[in-house]
Order: sequence, then structure tokens, then C-alpha cells
Amino acid sequence: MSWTEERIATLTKMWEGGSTASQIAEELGGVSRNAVIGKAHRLGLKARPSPVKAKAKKKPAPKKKVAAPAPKPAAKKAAPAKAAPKPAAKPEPKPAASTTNPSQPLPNKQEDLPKIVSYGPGGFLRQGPGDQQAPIPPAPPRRLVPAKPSPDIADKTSLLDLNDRVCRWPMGHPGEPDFHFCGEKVNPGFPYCVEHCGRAYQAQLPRGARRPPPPLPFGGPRVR
DNA sequence: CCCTGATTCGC
DNA sequence: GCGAATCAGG
Repeated sequence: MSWTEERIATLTKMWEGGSTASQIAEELGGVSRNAVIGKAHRLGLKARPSPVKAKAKKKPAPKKKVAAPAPKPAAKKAAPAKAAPKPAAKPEPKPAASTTNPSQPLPNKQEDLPKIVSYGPGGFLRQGPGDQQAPIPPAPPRRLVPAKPSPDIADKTSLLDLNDRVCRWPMGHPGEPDFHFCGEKVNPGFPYCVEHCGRAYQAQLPRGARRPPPPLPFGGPRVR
């Protein structure tokens, strides 16, 4: 498996969403937990509550079992000394001007809601009924430059384009070059547009009066 | 034991 | 760049 735009997008989204590396790996498929972590680091988006970060113990020369324990005067990757002790360590947690938007000083301080989210098979957001009411309607009227990672999906709704107002119904299948999301305006109160709400939420019919199989996302044959 | 993320380093 | 192996804390 290779790290395509979509896979990286999913990884990033989930990682930042708080999903564990295992969950992400399982979601992406074809990659291990380590692969996810490794990639996450390479993407520069590490820094997350890790159980093994509290005490940064130094490593007593782990030495990979393979490498010969022979003394290496000039180790190819010797630790470049821990420079910059920075005694005056009191750096202001600069919020780092969020993409700068002078004309709109949005509060941007809407509580640190844990907001548990999960992701469906395609990395789409899976919400519980309780979350569908969108407790925080004043979604920042972000009008940032999309900066599409790929021109191929220039007019498609990618994972990165998802927000509280667009339909999250997946179109196509993850991993495919044109995988994207519906992107239509949502049916207020739901994560999908009116049309897809009809697919997602079907009235429970009486026994025996059941209709066709529930066309869940990724659940059945490809529909597009 | 299980889980977690961090890190190293051969490929 | 990738990820298995490994480390290390919960």
C-alpha cells in the first residue's frame, strides 16, 4: 500500500481527531499500526497524549539486534547532542494566528469539547444521534483557500472539505482516485443532505414488509 | 498480558 | 520514505 492523498488525508484527520494509531491502521487497511505512527511522524503531526511521554527517559543504546555491536566512532546517525537547553523556557503558547483572518476575529475558543467522533470505513465521520444536533451552530464562516492537494478532485468534496454543513455521504470507495464526499448542503440537523438522509435513515417497516437491503455506505454493492 | 505512542534504522 | 522491531509507560 502506498500513501495516497486520500490515505494521508484520512490519517491526518483521524490522528488529529484523536483516533488511535491502531484504529487508523485498521481503517486504512493494508498498513500496520507502526506504519501509521511512522507516517504520522514523518508528516510532522505527532505530539499527542502518549502514555510514554510523561517521562522522557533516555535510551541506553538500544542497538538494533541486527547491527553488529562493534563500536562505531562515527555512527551514521549519532545523536547530534541535545543542544539548546533554553533555560528561559517560558514560551508563550502562541495560538499561532489561525490562518490569519484579520477581518474576522472569530472567537475560536469554543470550549475544548472532547467531541468523540469515530470514522466509518471510508474515514467519513460517524456521529451518534446526540451529536447530530450540532450543539455549536456558529461554525466559523471559514472562507479559506481550499488549497486542493490534487487537481483531480478540484471540484469534489474531499475528506478535508468536510464540515458541519456539507453532506458526508461517501461517493465511491476509499483508495480510489476519485473518492470524495457528496458535499451537498446538509439536511439541517443531520450529517447528510436530504437525499442521503433518505438512504441513511429509513423508517422501520413492519415485519415481513421489509424492502430492499439497506444501502449503507460501503455496506453493499457500489452505488454512485 | 493487553494497550498506547516514540524511536531507531535496515531497506 | 517506509515500516518492523523495539522501547517504554499505562
